[in-house]
Amino acid sequence: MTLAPSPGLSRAAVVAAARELLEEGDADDLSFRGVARRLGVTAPALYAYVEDKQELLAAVATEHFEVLAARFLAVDAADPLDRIRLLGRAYVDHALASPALFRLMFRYPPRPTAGLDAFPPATRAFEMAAAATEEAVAAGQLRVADPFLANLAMWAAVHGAAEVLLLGFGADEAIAEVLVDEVIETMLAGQITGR
Amino acid sequence: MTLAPSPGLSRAAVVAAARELLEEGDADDLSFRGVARRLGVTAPALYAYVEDKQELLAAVATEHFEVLAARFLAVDAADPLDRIRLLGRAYVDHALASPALFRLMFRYPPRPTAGLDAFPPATRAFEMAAAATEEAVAAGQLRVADPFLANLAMWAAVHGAAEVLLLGFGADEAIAEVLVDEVIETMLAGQITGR
DNA sequence: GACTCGTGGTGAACAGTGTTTACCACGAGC
DNA sequence: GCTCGTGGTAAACACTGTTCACCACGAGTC
Repeated sequence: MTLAPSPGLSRAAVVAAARELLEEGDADDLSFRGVARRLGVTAPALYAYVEDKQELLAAVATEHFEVLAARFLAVDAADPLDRIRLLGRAYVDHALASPALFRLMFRYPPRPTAGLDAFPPATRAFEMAAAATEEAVAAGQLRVADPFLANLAMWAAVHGAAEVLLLGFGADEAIAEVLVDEVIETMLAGQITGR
Repeated sequence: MTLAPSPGLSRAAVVAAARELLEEGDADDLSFRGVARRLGVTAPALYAYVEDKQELLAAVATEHFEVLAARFLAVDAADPLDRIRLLGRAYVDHALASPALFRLMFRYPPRPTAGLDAFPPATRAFEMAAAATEEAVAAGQLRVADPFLANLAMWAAVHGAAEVLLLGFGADEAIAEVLVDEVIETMLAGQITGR
């Protein structure tokens, strides 16, 4: 075996390899051995850096939650309502950018056991959205009884739009553009009225 | 070629066995051989009734779409708006009743390739919701530009609520009751305004 | 330099998977 | 009594995730 400058194999490299494979293919086709092959190494070697396949996938999912948070950070709008709109579109863009990774986020969610606090990487993005909602409420732009619930509902609606697009309706490019806006604007309009 | 009801296997029995296994466990734990075992038969025997594992799961998914349609059929409300509310809750109930089957519906969706028309079992449920929306529009209860788009957005929002609850927030029973109503009422309020 | 030793990997093996192939028991039709 | 097709089985193939025994090799110490 030619001992070329060994890749040095780190946990980050393993997670990155898994992420790359998921970006190119389906989640069902991802194999632990395949990740090892991409790294030019045999499968048992990975167990030094990763507990097992599940934990590896969970790490990829967590990483992708932070990619979402980064996307959210790039959103910049003074008006809270506009920020909500942009955050929603960023969420859907994130989903459409790599469907396999997006689905993975929720197939191996980072410990969804004990409420929102046990959801740390997800919370970062969630709280950015919550902040926009609360700001809009404070500014009198939205009239909602429970800002937390309103934000959760907004997330659910946007998440649903992303899933629907991932289901194949996104093939029609026109719908992809229009559906997320329809969902967001309708939700905002419903909250502006205060019911 | 005749449908001789032999004491042995049938396609329906195979699909039913797979469904039962999915009702009790996770989708990742379902194995083709496991389905055969439950039927007291070896795995190759199933290939007489089912193309492969994917096609079997797709059949289970299709069947579960019809369960949803049946649930929708049971909804009876004179007021279109009330019908929309009940349909939404029925959808979420359907999801929470057996999460593995609900997720399967969209993991192996019945041919999501060519728009809605190629989605026959799904369309049945979808069209029942669309009918309610159109009725509400005709009655002047909702003011929407594009009823189809509005209904799609409504589905997306309710679907998202179901997914969010399945993600673990449903553990808090209170949220399960409240979130779906929040989403539906907000969407309705947004459509009532007509923006 | 020779000797130990832990680090970071290999190869083989185990149990299980989806799927294909070859085979066979058995009941119906002539 | 003979075919013959139907409906199943057993064995095998190529995978999978995971564990175990082993070993090459660089560093540390005498």
